[in-house]
Amino acid sequence: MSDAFVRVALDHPLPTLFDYRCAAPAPPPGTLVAVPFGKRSVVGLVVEVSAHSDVPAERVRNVESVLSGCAPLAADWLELVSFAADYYQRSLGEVALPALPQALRDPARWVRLFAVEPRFRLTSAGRSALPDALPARAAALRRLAQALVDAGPLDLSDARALHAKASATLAAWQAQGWVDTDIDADADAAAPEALDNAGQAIARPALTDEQTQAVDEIAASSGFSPFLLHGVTGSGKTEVYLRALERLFAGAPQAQALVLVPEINLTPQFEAAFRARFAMLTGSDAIVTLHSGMADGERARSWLAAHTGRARIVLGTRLAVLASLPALALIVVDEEHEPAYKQQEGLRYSARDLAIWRAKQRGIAVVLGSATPSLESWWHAEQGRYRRLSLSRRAVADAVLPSVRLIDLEEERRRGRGSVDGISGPLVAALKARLERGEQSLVFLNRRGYAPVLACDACGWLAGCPRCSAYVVLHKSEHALRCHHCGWEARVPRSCPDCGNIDIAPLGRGTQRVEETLSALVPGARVLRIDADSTRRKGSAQTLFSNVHAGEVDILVGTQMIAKGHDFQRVSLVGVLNADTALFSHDFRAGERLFAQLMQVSGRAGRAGLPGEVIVQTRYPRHALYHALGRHDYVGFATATLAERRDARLPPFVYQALLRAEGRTLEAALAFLAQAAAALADIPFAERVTVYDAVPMTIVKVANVHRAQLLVESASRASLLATLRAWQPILRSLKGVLRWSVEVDPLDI
DNA sequence: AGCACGCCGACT
DNA sequence: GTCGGCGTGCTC
Repeated sequence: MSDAFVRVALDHPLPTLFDYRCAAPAPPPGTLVAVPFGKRSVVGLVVEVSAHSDVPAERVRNVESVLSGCAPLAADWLELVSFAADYYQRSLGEVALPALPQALRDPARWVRLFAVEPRFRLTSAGRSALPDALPARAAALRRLAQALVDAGPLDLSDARALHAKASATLAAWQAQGWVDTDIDADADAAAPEALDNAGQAIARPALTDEQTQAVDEIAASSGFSPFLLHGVTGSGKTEVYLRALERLFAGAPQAQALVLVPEINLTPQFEAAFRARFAMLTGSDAIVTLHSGMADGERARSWLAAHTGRARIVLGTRLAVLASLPALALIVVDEEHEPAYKQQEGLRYSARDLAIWRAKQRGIAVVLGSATPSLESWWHAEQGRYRRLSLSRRAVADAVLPSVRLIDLEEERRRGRGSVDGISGPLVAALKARLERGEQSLVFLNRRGYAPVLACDACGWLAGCPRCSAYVVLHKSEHALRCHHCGWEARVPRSCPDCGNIDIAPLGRGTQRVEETLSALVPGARVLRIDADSTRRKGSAQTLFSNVHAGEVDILVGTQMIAKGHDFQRVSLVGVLNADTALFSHDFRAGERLFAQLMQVSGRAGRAGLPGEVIVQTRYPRHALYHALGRHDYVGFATATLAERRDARLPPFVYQALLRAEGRTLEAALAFLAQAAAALADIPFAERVTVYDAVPMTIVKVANVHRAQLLVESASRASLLATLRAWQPILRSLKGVLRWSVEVDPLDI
């Protein structure tokens, strides 16, 4: 038996593969192996196999074990992670290994993951033919598997032997008709029908002409076909996804579909809708979900179902875009404009962009759905690179778009009708009218806590975080000041720590304060608050939302969390407080985000035949953004905003990347970035790249670390990428900061 | 990223 | 005189 070598990717920042020795024949590329690395043992991914190694023989160590319980990851998956690694400037292993469920990265769990769990039922023939000892034999097999796991260190040849023995035994029994192993199908037949938010069974609705056309076009497409499904809230985008999948499965019985949703909260209702519609898909793993809230074992099960092809529909959040899907034939990205598709730590990938890349790689259709598409996607559609499908009408009969009313806060003040705690008279009157009619209202405010800061009237002291350059938010009910950046907490002081004045007061408003104010201003109303604080406990969000659906709430106060996905049947009024801050933000995308949020929150009003009204409180009632909102005019907003972006040379007309540095001092971070910028002069591709000055980040200090960033951009994506590739080794050679990172296509600048 | 080695301040 | 701070370097 001769030796062979495998070149292995490890979850490690060095952009190199590591050579290990193994017995020939070597496990093929795509296989997971456990290898020694320094003092530890880690799981890596075989990328290449070779008969020799350039590493000195004495330094090459041996592969410890090989995962043989499932097929190796396919070549197209390796190509996907290689692309992502190159594009987002990370090592292959840093992309590939975190993309796997944690259970697969722990060799101690391999045996259990793939151990035979005999799932069978004794037939009546079996009951008479087999001796009573039979159940004991099944139990003995399980005990054997368990003993193997507990015994450690693992001997995988034994696990395979166990697997083979159990499979053979079961097959023999099945051949005799003694056992029935096909028990998954029965489980499916008993799948409960899907219920909507109000607990009513979901019917298969008739399609509008526009929906029919959209489904037909998607079904008729061949090869790489990106679609932008532009549909107002309530226009039935989900029904288009469902029908597109139906048509796919009708023509390709083994095909897999990937459906991405922006948030974990939205997976249960999508899952219910897909399970109801696709009850005919057999096997308990035919429809699986993948998101970060799942337990390790559950996620591994879903992942493996996708990897083996048993899962026909994979429904998940952004991480699902990196799932192994050997028969992938259609991708849906719902609410494609959502910032949640962008991972904001570690590998900062855009799941939407990777979804499009995967569709192109496999030559399949990808449907991007949104009422307010990202300007990037809209621009692609304008250029004819994406096929646009429009749903301009609400699918529910007699549901019309709500009217939008702007309350001019300046004028309210001039007329002496000052608002109470930021809530204007007209809004209060509208809330009272809804209460009298037994209808529900929704009040939207993008700031949680009681008040954004605590202030001293006498000396001007403002409560700040000792570890961050930010104010701490007052959480009144917990008697706490909390930093929303680092989590620091303190009890509310009785007096000003600077001057001793006891007259310290909250400044500004958060959801808690609005909840309190509304309870006072609208007597008799049952007010409920839903935000990250009130839903911290697992499952509490579902409970609170069900209270709203059950009609136990008159006024719902919340952050954007209340704007997504929920069809509130009795809501006829949406109030928006304090949206103006985004209008003059330094972030050029703030307006786009605000518009999308307001359109989305507006869509909550009047969904079931009730005339809906949206009231926006603003000091700038003549701002173009609000006018476009009033006309429900996404196209006008997008056209105008794209023209501004073009003039200002901003995305999507340029491509950007950020170099971020974190140092013990701001000076250290800035000095690092200055050196990095200077090094660009020696990179030939950098001629077509613009480098901006290094600047401190808006919140300079977070948890005692000082942060600064450097923006680089280019009209040529290829030049930018080539520059980043050449920059990487130079950056690694620079010293003086705690951490640095490159982000490609940043959303927040 | 971990986890070592290695060289300077506040404690027994 | 040590324990421990984080600067630097290595991992097939």
